[in-house]
Amino acid sequence: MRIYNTLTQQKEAFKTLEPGKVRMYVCGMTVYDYCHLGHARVLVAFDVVTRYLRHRGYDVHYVRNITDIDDKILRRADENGEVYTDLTDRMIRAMHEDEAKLGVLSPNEEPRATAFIDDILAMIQKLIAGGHAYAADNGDVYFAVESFPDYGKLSKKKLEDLVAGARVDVQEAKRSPADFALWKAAKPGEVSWQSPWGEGRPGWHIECSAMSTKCLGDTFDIHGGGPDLLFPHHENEIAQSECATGHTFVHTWMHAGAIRVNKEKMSKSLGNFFTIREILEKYPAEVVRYFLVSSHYRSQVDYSEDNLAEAGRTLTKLYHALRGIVPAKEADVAETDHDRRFAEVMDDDFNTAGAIAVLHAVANDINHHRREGDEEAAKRSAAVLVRLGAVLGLLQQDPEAFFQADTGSELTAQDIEAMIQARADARKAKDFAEADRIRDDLLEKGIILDDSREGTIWRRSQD
RNA sequence: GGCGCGGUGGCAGAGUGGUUAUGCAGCGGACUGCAACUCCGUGUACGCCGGUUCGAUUCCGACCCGCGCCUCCA
Repeated sequence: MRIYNTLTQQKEAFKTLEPGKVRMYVCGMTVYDYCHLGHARVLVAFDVVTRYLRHRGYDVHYVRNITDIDDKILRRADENGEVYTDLTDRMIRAMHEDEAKLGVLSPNEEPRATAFIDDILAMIQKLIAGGHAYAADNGDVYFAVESFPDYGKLSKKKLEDLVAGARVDVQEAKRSPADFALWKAAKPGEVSWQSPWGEGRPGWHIECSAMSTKCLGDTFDIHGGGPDLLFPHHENEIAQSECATGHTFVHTWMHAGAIRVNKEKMSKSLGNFFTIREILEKYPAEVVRYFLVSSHYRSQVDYSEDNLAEAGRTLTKLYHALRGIVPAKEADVAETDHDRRFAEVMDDDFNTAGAIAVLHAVANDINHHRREGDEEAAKRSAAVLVRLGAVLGLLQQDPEAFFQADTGSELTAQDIEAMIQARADARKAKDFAEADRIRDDLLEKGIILDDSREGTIWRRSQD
């Protein structure tokens, strides 16, 4: 299979360091607020990567960190008047809830920065000993960017340009404007840890270097993250890690695309920032996931009401194919052309859009078989649809649960069943005016009826 | 200014040197008491200008437009 590597800017044949094993690290959240759609994109993108690699037979060890000490966390905790650990505990819980709803599998390890202070200190000391970092007079420790000739290899930036164009206010303690903090001296009253350079706390970049190499070794296969982490975060991680260990840090760098909202960049200043929980109040979680997966993970994606509504209609169609069918037992269904086609497109840098086209082809097969009355064939195709859906984290619900999930409407399932019965009676009496009145009444309340030979079934509108 | 990405049919969104993406929406038909679901059929594409080629949406160059990063940010 081939994966686009940000480092080389091209798709490369994927080769693991150790046969059959993939070691992957993804930069996770800084837990000072609820996760937003951009986080969801990264979460889902690498969830699909993990699921597909496992589907492909790889033993994937997935590590995603939590940054639980940081300026923003301390500031927010201060604003709230709470202990910072209360804030981070709460946000981590919320994050896990959001993830679960979106069908994101838990990573194998979820290291928290505050649990790795010793490793961080050890790495900083190594860097100082190697001449790659220095303790400044103010108690901070900085990485000396000029000590790493490869600096800029990921983001394709030249050090001269960075230094010349540095917008950062001149930090007198730094030897060069491009240098960045590995350790920050504590301000009075701030939470801090002991270090050889006095009380302080780790800089953001070093946390990821320390946690990733501790969990996965000096060199590992895949490192992923959001598009805006490419520089400086990931660039700095490479510098720190390679200077500290003397080895290549990562083979394949993967970056997800950005989220936009109604053609504008999603940002707090524009007021178009959506948290996952806000969105889940309006749309079923699986619809949000479908929306995210329906375009390539590297492309920029535009969040809008229209796009989500369309995702809902399309997912509805796929679930319709599965409705009223008990899929054949997975083990009884051999690999099909659809499975092969699915693997072919996913092998090409996780082309989920192409994979979804395969899902539609399978759904089409199911519908055909049902029309022709071939229940067994339909059941086998349904099994294929469910197993391929699983690789994308889709179509794993009972169709009825998907169609009838209570979205907080005024009608309960019982109310609806009663009205359907009343309509059935009216139809039997050929009172179609009354039957249609009931159906229209339900439609107004977001309930759609489907008549079939076996009777009438209902679903809640996805729009 | 530096680095990078992209412009595909009404919309969303893959892909390809010559042959169907796929989905949503639309239109016609079958099914239905009428619908819904489903099936069949159907239209509209590859920013602009050059070049390479027997042939380019697909490769090369210029141009126009949009976007991201360069500062904490997924």
